[in-house]
Amino acid sequence: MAERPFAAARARSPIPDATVARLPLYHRVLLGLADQGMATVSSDALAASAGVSPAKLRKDLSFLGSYGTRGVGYDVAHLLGQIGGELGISLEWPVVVVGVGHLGHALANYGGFATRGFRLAGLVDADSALVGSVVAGVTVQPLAELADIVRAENIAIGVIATPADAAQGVAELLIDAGVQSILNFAPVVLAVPDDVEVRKVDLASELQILAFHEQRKLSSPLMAPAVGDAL
Amino acid sequence: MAERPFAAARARSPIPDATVARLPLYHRVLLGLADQGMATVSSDALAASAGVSPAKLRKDLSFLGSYGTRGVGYDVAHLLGQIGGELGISLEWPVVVVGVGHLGHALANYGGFATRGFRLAGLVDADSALVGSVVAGVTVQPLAELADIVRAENIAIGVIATPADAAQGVAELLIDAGVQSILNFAPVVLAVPDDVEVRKVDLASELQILAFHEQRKLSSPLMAPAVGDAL
DNA sequence: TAATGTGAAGCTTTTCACAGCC
DNA sequence: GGCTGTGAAAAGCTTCACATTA
Repeated sequence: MAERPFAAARARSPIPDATVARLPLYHRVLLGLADQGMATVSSDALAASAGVSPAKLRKDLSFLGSYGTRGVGYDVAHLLGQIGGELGISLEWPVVVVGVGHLGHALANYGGFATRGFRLAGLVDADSALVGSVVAGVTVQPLAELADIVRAENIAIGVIATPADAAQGVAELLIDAGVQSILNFAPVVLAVPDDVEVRKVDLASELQILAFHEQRKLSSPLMAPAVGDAL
Repeated sequence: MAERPFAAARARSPIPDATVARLPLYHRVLLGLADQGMATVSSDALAASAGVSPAKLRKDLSFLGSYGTRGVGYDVAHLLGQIGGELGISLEWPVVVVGVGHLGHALANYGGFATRGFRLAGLVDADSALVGSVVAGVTVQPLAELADIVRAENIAIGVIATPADAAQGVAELLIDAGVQSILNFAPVVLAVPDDVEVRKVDLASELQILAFHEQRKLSSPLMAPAVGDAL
């Protein structure tokens, strides 16, 4: 790897996944600094605001290019533009949310949607009692319409907020309609082709990871008594 | 590493973070297999269900102990018990959710709460119009009560589902009251002491990571034309 | 024979530390 | 003098491949 076959037109070297996962964070923090009127920022200051180490931040940014000025720091507006460009924020990505339960409602009403380059282009639910209602300014449509919506709106990203047992079927509908990126909130492992990217968010898993660490604290020899255990 | 200094009483060697993060997944998949009446399962089959490689699964489980039988596989019930034990599922962790907007509602009504070892022990909001209302069977209490609730219910895990600008203040209230584990849904970096564990879930970041990869596809030489770009 | 458990190899990510530039 | 950009070292994670055991 990293052999750079023939350096085709667009072949900037690939950005590591770990770095990509932090770009939205940097972008958000920079937005805040820009709001405060800060014109330049050092890697130390930016790293502190983002909660990462300065070395990690500099390494991450170095994969995008050399956008800093030695002895000075980074130009906030310019760096915002560069990271925004990588993230495709200049475009407006149409997104469809499938499942309009409590979570679907929350997602549809999520404020950061529009400001971060996304547009709620469709809202779909299998429950006919919900179909036709308007949520966050969008009319809920039946599941049967999903494929048409995806094609009509040129949707590239689908969000699954259904119960677990409906998620795989919805994923297949999305993929058949051409969606290649899925954000899955249902607690199931989706089976998808290799060219489809799935990211998952699982509340229960996050809580259980926290509980694991809490439990370690309880059973460690250094502390335990005071706590007294729930249940 | 793996040097085992003096093997003190409780000193099982530390489980890698990457492994811990997958234990909830394994636990959930095993629950499904147990439901189907499966008594034993091979690493290949379990790995396939969990969407990980068999080698990774075996390595992960080996950190917990040697719970498999060569030539046979793993006893589903026994393995469930072991992983559940690590995750503290036998206990019932009381959790407080701060912020009862759309997302807070969704979290409060989340079904997997009880079945995975958690109990919604408190619901708090700064908006006096919400205080007193009942959500998911729990009465919403004012922010001023937060510390008392944490202490009265012996809460170890706090969930922040407030707007971004309220999150840091809520985190400080939680920490002052003794909470050491926080799940943060607000799009801000929380500043917390070293002994407090924070996990964060950020919808916008997840979407932006997907958008990054979509954008790479668009600009790759192998494909681009057909799509035709939103906006 | 079948499938686990695990050293060792390979890869990715993070950290270090300093040369290079403003 | 100050701060970035980056090779190199260290740490962490995944995969390999096979000895081991039921």
